[in-house]
Amino acid sequence: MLDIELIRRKPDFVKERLSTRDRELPKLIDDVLELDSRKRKILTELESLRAERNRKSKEIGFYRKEGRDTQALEEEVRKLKLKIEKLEEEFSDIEERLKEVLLRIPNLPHESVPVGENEEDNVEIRRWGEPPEFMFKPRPHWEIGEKLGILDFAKGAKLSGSRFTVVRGMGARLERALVNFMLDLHREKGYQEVIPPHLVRPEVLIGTGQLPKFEEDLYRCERDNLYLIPTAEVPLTNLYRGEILKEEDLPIYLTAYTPCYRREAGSHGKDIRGIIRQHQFNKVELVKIVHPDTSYSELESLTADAEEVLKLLNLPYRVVELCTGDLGFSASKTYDIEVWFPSQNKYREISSCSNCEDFQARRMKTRFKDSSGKNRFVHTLNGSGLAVGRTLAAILENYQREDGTVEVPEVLRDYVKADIISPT
RNA sequence: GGAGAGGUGGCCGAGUGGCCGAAGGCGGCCGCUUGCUAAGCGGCAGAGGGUCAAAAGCCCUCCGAGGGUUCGAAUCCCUCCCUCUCCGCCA
Repeated sequence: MLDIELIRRKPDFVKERLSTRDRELPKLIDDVLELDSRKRKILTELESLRAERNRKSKEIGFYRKEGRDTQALEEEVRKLKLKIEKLEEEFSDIEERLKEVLLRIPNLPHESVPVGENEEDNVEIRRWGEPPEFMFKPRPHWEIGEKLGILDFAKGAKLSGSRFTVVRGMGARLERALVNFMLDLHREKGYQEVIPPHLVRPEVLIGTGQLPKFEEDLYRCERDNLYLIPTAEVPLTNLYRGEILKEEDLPIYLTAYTPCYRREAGSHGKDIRGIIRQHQFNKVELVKIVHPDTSYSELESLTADAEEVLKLLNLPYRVVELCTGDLGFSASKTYDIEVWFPSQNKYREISSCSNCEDFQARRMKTRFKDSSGKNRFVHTLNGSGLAVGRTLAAILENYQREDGTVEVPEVLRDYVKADIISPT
């Protein structure tokens, strides 16, 4: 959520920033300004009426003790009460509408973010590793996986429909090995390992920004009014919702492995084959809750921590800075890490590392008491470290051999207890 | 699922209709004192918001959430949520 104070003080600045995301957004700021000024006008009136009521009610108490008659006063207060109730209704109506608009406005892009409309305007920051040269035509991961008997698309569809896959045998072991490898690595870097709930309340999703705007993308258990998490970012970031932390508690580094559940509404036809885009996929997530002064350097180190996974796996990648038009709802600044896919001859997203500044903190009411005793919102960051299914796919493609077998990356061999994946 | 207990400030905890936004304790901060990190004494401090150029001040809201009763609710009533204990079920 944006700071209403900022919107009031610098509406043009806010509009300018938002317009770099989407030209339609500044209109919403006008709505906010409108509703906010009406809200405050009513509030002022409401408060003076309430003050009057409180004062007179107290007087009644005193007079009664002295045995005086208070009927006339009581009647006055009764009348006041009616007025107050009417105004209160008006007030909460406007407040509700204001909140509704505010919750649907995305975060302001940081000034350093390149302005652009979509993916094409993203800026490559750096590359690491060399795409492997093959003496044969590299196969896509779904072919490799099916041939090896480790990716079973037919069974996935039978059980659950499209975008569900059964991973078997060495594939399952490799995936589990990846999870352990990633968690171990991050734990060594100072992240606390967490196992969060996979089902969360709506407020929690409002906190990180998935609701109210992206309801369509979520799986919901209606009976219990709980949602399946689309990413561990949601429960991890919300761990401190509503709390006032001590300054010395910061920074907090968290990591978790969870499945992620996404309806993928509106992505029909994209990445139909393979395991790049699934309704359920595993991910190791990194979350940081930090002091506002440090959030941008923390973003760099968080991105580096995610990159480290690819370096150790020896998978070629590049880091891309998202332009304003491609930025996610809650993010001020985002680096995407894209891994090389030989069969597609291009880099594909495998991690997204964002600084949300105080956008989520304001929604969650997560604050800390600073050295001067003032309560301030924390900054929150998140990034994949990494998407496990996509990492598996990248390994299959980059480590494939002409005979259809796949070499196991060096660092995983102790985990999987095998050097080569061959058909079972 | 059944029965019971309970949800108050960073934490513990008192408070059953009106100077209660809340005693007391712990913890915190600031002084002072004592030749040491200890102890003692005094003081300060809940959160959010409105008004104001700003500060002060004044005012409003908040005692799990939402309704209700009342001139007046942390206190009474209703609904919901959550936590705990016992029983049942269960990996």
